[in-house]
Amino acid sequence: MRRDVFQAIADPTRRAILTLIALQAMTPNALAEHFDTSRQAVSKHIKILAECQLVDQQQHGREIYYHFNPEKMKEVADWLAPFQKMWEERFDRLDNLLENLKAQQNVR
Amino acid sequence: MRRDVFQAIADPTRRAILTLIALQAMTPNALAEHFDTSRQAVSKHIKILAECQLVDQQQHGREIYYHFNPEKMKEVADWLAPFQKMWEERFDRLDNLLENLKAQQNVR
DNA sequence: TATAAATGCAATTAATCGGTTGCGCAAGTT
DNA sequence: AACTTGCGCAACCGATTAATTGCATTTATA
Repeated sequence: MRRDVFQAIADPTRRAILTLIALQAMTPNALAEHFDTSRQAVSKHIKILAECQLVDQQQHGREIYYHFNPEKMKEVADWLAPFQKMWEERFDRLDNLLENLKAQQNVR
Repeated sequence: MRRDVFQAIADPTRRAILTLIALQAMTPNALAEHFDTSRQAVSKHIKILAECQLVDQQQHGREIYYHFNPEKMKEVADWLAPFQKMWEERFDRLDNLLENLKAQQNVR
């Protein structure tokens, strides 16, 4: 099963799970309490997140704590970087435009 | 149809389309030449990208040029930011660890 | 040792996805 | 005027998705 970080974060529930466990490692049961779905549904999401290494697990007795693993998220950031440059440039251009408009305010 | 930027960039073809038109605005036909699929398939992807405002269109006669719109991509960057902070911290910690190890190299 | 709790796995299902094919329409071309 | 080109739209189809339900397994507790 080819799992891909982009596909993993496409689902809003999975994004919420990541946000939760980024703050604190949690068990599937504890996670499920934050959602309107069943524990099994949450576990399936966790499985997908684990498959693309966005989460790690750590067993404590019969409980399994899932941790967020930021490493793989870099892939998204790396893909995003060139685009980010584009909107920053666009922002700069808008900035310059506004500066110019201000300067010419009394001209026309 | 509820479209969401995260879902839009989940598909590899759509990510490739964005990369292409970020460099230069293109028509659906021109885009389709870069892929192994039909023009209609590409058009469907474009439609999805347009629905979440990742692309703008500009008609020239019977041709439609699709432009990349970086604005909406910020949503992804914004969501990513806190996580990015985490892996940077982790990197810093690793960095400190390495520093400490170096310093203690002769101790144990 | 019997029972309860925490979890994973498998089967099922409705919905969505990505793709193809066929069609219609508007804009150029002959 | 007839034809070609570029495009969007609708219908259809197989694959995938997200969710539920039921069951098995391991670990803790009474």
